Amino acid sequence: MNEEGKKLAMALRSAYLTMHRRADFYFTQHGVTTDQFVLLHILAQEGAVTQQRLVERASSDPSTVRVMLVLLEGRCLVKRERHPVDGRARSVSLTERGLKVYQNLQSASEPFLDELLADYRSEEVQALLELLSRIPPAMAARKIRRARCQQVFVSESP
Amino acid sequence: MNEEGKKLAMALRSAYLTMHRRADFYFTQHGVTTDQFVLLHILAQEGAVTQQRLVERASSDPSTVRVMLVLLEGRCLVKRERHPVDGRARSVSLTERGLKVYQNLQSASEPFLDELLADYRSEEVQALLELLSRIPPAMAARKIRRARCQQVFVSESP
DNA sequence: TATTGTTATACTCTATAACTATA
DNA sequence: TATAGTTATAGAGTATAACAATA
Repeated sequence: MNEEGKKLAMALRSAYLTMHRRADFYFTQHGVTTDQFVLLHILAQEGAVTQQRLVERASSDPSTVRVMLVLLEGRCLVKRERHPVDGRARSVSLTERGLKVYQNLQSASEPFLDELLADYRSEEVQALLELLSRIPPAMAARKIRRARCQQVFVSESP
Repeated sequence: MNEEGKKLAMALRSAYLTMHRRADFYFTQHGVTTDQFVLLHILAQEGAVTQQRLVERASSDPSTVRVMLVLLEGRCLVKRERHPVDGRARSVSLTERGLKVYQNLQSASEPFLDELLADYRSEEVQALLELLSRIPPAMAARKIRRARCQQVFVSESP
């Protein structure tokens, strides 16, 4: 039942994981993981942002982002300062060196991006972007449901 | 440069990670992770398969699949026997209990699949499936390249 | 020689919950 | 009270490389 949904989920899984592996193949040769590159990319695009903003943009979660930022900070690619107006928040941005590293990584990402787009015409990319964009809103966590859910584990004792 | 490719990569990332989190939200309430459910699903579809086949179908890699299977075997959901004709291979299949658990998980997956499909018409799902299906072949690892690649790390000492 | 899977090991991402501090 | 981030901790998936057994 609901074969269409399963097919879509599996196709999305296959596309993403294959892409992610391929990206890692390129990026790890240059000393960063794909996920680290994503953070650098967002910071290069947006300048100084809060960690919360990074969580949203990277589709990640707070503790993952924190761990990754601490790691990148240790390599002096990123700095985390107190936010000028909201004392609770951090203002995260690229260091000078972080920017330089990011720019050097552009050339590493090109063969990857070329492969990714190789089999699409421009209109098809647009169509794919539009279709993909509907998933995050549809799946946005509405944890309220949890209250109504029972822990219906299937018994594991025979 | 190559903004289109980056947008596509980020959109695919966002769609997949959001979906995966949402799926975990449902499945972990029932005692399995999404990735474990994927293996159970493939085994339910295909019957007895080699681990290599599971690697392909799950878009994973051999050691990941092995770890996951050992875990599932420990819970008696899966059995791994010697392959009848190829002595190197394992023949992996669901146990009776594994099948029962899988069937019970169907009802757990339904609200998730409904959410996933909610914003698509049927033709749109077909179009999305077709577009997504082009990525794995385009990204299939051609490790041959590695021989020609240099480790051009960006210097990290100032 | 090539292939299937194992093993050891390490890394990364993910997630939860209790916590601090600021708003 | 609510929010931003921290911390400790745990679990899960990913990846590599050296290895054994079999083809």
